[in-house]
Amino acid sequence: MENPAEATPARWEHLPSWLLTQTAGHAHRLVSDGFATVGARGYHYRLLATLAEHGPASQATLGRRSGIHLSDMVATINDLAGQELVERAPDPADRRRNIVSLTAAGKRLLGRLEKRLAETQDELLAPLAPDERQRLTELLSRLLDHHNRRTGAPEEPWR
Amino acid sequence: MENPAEATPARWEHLPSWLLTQTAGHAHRLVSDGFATVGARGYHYRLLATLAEHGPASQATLGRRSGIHLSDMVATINDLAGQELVERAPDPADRRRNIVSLTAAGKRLLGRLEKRLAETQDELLAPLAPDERQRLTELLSRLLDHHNRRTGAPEEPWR
DNA sequence: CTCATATCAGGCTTACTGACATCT
DNA sequence: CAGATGTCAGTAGGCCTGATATGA
Repeated sequence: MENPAEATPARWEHLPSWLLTQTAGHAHRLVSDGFATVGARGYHYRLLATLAEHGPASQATLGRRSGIHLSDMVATINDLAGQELVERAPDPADRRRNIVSLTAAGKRLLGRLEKRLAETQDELLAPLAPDERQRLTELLSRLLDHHNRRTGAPEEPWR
Repeated sequence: MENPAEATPARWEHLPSWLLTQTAGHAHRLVSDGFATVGARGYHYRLLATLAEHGPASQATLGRRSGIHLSDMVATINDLAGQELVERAPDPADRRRNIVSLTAAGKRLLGRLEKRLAETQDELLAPLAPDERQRLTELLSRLLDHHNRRTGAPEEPWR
C-alpha cells in the first residue's frame, strides 16, 4: 500500500471484494496506529473491553465472548498481565481455570483506547456525509449478519 | 470466525471499522476459497491479470502495476513459472531485468480464476438488492479513493 | 557515484490447527 | 470414560523492512 510508483489501473479495482478488503486495510491501519500510540494492539483492546463489559471470567469464556482464539488468548493475557493491566488468578472452584479480571490500570488504558477508536472512526469515514455513513453502516451490517449466519458466529447460544 | 460457542455482543460490533474488517474477512475467505479450487492464491491472480492487461514486463514494473511488493513478486513468479503459467526470460537490452510474460496455460488459468471471481462477488453480495449493491460499491469507492490519496497509491504518475 | 533491479531472509497481525497435560 | 481448560508450537496470506549483489 506504500508503493511509491505506478498505479494499479487493474481489472479487479472495481470488484466489491477488492473495495472491501482494501478499505478494510485502511481501516485496520488507522485503528492499529491509534492503538499503537498507547502501546496496544487489537487483541488487547478486545480483551479489555470484554472484561469491562461482562466482568471477570475464565480464559475459555473470554475467548468465546471476544472472538479471540484460545491459543491467542494465552499470549494476549500474558502481554496484559505483564503490564498489570489484567490479573490472572486460579479459580478455587475449578482448578483447571484461571479467572482473569481487569485492574484499575487496565480500565484506564481501555478508556484511552476507546477515545482513540472514536477518533479513528471519524477519520475513516471522513469523506462521507452523516446520512451516507449511516447507509454504509447499515449495508455492511446486513452483509456481515448474512455471512456470520452461514459461518459460525451464533447469536447468543449457551451461557 | 469459526468459534463454536458464545456470541460476541460487544461494544465494538457496531463500529464501522469493525464492520469493514469483518465483512472484508468474509470477502477474503470467499475469494481465496474460490481461487483455491483451481490451486491459486490472490497474488497469482493479480499477477496473471496484470500480465494480461498490460503485456510482458520486468518484475519491478509488474510490482508497480499489480501493487505486489517486489519481495513477494519473486516468490509469486517462482510459483507460476514452476507450473509454466508464466515465463521469465532475461532482457537483452538490460541485463538486470527479467521479462515476464504469460503462457497459453497462464491465460487459461486466468480465465478460470475470473469466472470464480465473478461467482464470488455474487455470493458476497447475496443479501443485497441490485441498487443496494450499487450504493455500497459507490460508498466504498469514495472511501478508498480518499484514503488512497492520503497514503501512497498515486493515480497514473509516470509510465 | 547513484540509481534500479532482482533476490533472500525475516517480521507483523489476525486467524486458525494440532498436540498435549490437567482437571471435572 | 468423555469433555473442558490452559499451554505451546506451528501454519497461512498479505503486507512490509532490511540487506545484498549486480548492472545501468
